[in-house]
Amino acid sequence: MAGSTAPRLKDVAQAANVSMSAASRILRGESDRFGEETCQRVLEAARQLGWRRNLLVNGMQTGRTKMIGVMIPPFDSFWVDVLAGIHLVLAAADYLPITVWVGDCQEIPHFEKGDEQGLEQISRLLDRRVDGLILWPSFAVAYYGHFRELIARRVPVVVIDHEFSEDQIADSIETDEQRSTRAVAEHLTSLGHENIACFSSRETAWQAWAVRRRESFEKAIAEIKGVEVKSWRLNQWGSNGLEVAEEILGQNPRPSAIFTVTDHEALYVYEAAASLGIRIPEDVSVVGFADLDFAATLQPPLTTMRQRPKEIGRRAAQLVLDRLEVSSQPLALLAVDFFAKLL
Amino acid sequence: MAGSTAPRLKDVAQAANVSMSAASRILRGESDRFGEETCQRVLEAARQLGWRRNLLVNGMQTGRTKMIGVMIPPFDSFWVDVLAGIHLVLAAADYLPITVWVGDCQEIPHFEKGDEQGLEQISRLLDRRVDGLILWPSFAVAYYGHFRELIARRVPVVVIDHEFSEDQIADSIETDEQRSTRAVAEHLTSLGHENIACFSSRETAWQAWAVRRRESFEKAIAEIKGVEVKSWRLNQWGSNGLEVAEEILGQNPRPSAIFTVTDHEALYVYEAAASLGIRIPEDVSVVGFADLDFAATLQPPLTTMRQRPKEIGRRAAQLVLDRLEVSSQPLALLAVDFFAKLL
DNA sequence: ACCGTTTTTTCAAGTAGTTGAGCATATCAT
DNA sequence: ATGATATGCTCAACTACTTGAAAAAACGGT
Repeated sequence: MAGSTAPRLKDVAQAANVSMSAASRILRGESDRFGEETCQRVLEAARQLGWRRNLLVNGMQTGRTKMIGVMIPPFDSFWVDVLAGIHLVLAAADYLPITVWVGDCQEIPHFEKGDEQGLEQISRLLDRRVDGLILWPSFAVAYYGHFRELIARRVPVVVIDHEFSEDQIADSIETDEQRSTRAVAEHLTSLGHENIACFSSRETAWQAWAVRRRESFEKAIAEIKGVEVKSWRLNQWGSNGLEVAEEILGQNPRPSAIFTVTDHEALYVYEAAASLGIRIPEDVSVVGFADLDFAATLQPPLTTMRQRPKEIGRRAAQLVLDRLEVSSQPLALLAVDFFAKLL
Repeated sequence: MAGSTAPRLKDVAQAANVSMSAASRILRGESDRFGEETCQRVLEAARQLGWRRNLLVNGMQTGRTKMIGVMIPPFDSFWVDVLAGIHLVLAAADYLPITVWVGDCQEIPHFEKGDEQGLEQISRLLDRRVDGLILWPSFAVAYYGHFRELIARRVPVVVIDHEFSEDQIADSIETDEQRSTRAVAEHLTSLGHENIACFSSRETAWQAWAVRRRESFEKAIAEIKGVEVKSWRLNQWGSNGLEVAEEILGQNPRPSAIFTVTDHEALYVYEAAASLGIRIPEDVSVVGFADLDFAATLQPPLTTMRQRPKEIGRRAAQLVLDRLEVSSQPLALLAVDFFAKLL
């Protein structure tokens, strides 16, 4: 029926026999300035032709595209949930998130080489003139330069789980490591554990949270029990998980409890324990962190720190939107605490 | 340093002391038509000002936004993988997927009420003039009307896992149910099973695949062994999984093998079996379908039909891009077979 | 019939670029 | 010196729409 292009406002105006300006105004809701009958004619014509607003043009004119860029690592269920929260809030405000993945989509727990690839991705977002950006700390660190550009243009940037205080450049949403690791520490010590190990992730520059989480945990245990936690970590490529787990379990005396900074490391412990014939939780307690969806399907179910990722996403999105509304003023650092709850 | 808006081409042209047309041409790579020195001047000015292309304008002018809409149900790891494939291919072509979620993001296995909400979402995509659409069958059925609009505009639409043959309206990527369920059937019969149950999903209009999968499986078993498969299914809300599983396991005689049309249903069987003291796989074999990531963490690991979701995503993306290139011609139905492989 | 309002509608100048056609200037053959 | 080409660059129209300002039409009062 129709030709090959989308109907334009011009077509609608022609069909209704009014000027484009009239059509534009009526379709945007300024109908009170026009005659009843004219309005009907325009509305009807638009309906008939199947006209719809063109946000590209709107974006060009107002500088607002109603799109928010989101940069996250290849998904695990934590990020899926964060994303769900973001989608929910943005959709309600007629915004749309555009998500780019940085890192190796091939193998999930592996996103090293993102540096220039990430630059490309961030460019794709900026080329489309997103109104704001939500991102994950590693990118915040890696693409700091790009941030300056954004700040200059007053594009709000919200960083999840990272502190950027030195420079007041981005808003920040973060997990309260102190509070939540303390909760884990209290949980474990209240069960009587004294020989406790900590299994950290890779501790690269952009995984500062891992360091913070491990250190907070060590500190909490020291404060409560006065004992020292022995800590391990993954190597730079995250490839030695199983070996580390075996080493921890092979200690003499064997730790009676292990805290892993994410659920990913807990998996290694489970696997190593199974192959060594060590029972969980009878022989050793394992507490993870993050509440990934596989936590519940493990045998026995993994005790894990819930991070409420959807709530994090929601807040991040709300924060960008707020910033957009006041679209102005120096962006102050605003760290939101997340109350983490032990399962 | 900079003002509050992004640098415009006009600024670059002014700084380099050439016309906008010259600047535009040079920055788009037509530098051979200009003097060496002029090119340098323009390039340098652009770099200094931090100018970047504006795809909004490009989109307006060419009708191509380099964005592809993606409508999928709230994620489980199957869809995450599909999405990974889509991202990979699109990014390589300098395209960006814009993903909208339809359905209830609150509770994962629950996406009933999407009907008008989905309409809103699809509108958000069309308002932004996406160049193409990749979507999941339920939407294809629910928003059929919108499709006509897209087809009239020659916007390519690729439907994943759904046949749309009556109307040659969309391309289609699908799992080859016949081949894959036959593989499952052969696997089970070769193990000697004769009393086989099938546990289907909800079989609503937009879950036609569930029906196809169940029926293909029943047919395959009938053809190979000449025995009838007894089938169950979830109720309309998907809320009675555990009860169904218990009912299946409570049959007398108890089936020696259960095929579940997705891994989700398999979970219920695992849970029910655990509570009834029935061992897997000693007492009953369970075969799932989809290769969700929790399949491997179950005890014992779930035997499942691998659907290679990333490959599906890749192909879907490639298909849209191909269609865009020839941007023309009646969109023929192109069903891609996926070879499913038994783990 | 004419003036002052009010209502309804249009003009024209933006938004940020792209692009076919054309105009100078320089180079070369005659 | 003249005409033909080639080189280097610019004009102006176009994309689809928005919006402040102004014009046209309608209406009321005298």
